[in-house]
Amino acid sequence: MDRIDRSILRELQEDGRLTNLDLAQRIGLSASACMRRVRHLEESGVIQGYRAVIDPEAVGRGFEVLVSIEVRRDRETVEAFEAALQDIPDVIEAYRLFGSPGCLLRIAVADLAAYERLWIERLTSLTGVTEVNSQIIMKRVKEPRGLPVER
Amino acid sequence: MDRIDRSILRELQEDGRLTNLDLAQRIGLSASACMRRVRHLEESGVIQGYRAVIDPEAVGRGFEVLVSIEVRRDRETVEAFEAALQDIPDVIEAYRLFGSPGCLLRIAVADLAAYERLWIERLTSLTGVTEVNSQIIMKRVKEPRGLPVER
DNA sequence: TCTGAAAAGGCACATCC
DNA sequence: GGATGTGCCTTTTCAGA
Repeated sequence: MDRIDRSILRELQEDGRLTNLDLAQRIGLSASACMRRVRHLEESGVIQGYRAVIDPEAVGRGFEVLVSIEVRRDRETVEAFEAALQDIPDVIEAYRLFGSPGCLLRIAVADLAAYERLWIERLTSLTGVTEVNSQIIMKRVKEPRGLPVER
Repeated sequence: MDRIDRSILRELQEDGRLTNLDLAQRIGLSASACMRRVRHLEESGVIQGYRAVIDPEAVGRGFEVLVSIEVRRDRETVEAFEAALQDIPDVIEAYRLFGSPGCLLRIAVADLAAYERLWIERLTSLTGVTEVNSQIIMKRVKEPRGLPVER
């Protein structure tokens, strides 16, 4: 993991479909050397995959909500709760936190009505949940552009 | 935007480097028809780009913090504050919310020491900020796998 | 205007140095 | 780390539904 590897990561975060040839050119390496490095980064798990980034509005997911959830803090409850989250596709991200709230979700749905349905049907009925606090997102201030990679 | 387009989006979210041929095969379309659709999705902005997903640990960003920030709520302060966020690379995501807190950040740094430095040097000194509340992430419960796309 | 088929150039990948 | 060659893929153009 040297400066060149980090350049590769920076470029592929910007454009995951760069051809190996273009990539090699940008970082000043021969195509074969470049490909060897990329392959190694992929196989070692540093590059976990490639994804298309799609417009939430276009697929009916333009309404986002942050949900703070308090769960009873014993191992079984927490594990069951976190497993249940995996089965709710509208939950885009989920974090377990120190302190309070114990958990934060980012949810993406079509509109307020869809969120109301989700809230009443699936969120409040999760076992062990003692508190649910929903905050509607007014604006995404900073788009996820991947992680900054030092030079 | 029909069922086939949504299939394309689903596949490209899973694997953004799928070759056009593979993609066409998976969704049951000829290569040229498939490519035309992909191109159209790209040009219309439905597909905003492609990114490599990289392991935060591997680039020294394994320590994540959620930061609730309260800012004075007048237009100038909010705009200056949000502009300032763009210049802090450690801020990975930022949302402006209804209610309280007015803003939530997700921050990725190397470790607690790095976060302390960021907190004292850059966060608390932002103009208009009246409250900063940091919550360390214990665990990422649900990995961002992109948006769910209906069939 | 949608799709499918064929041709040409470019690229990935493996194997060499 | 760099160079070369083969085979496959992307991409364009053209014909049909």
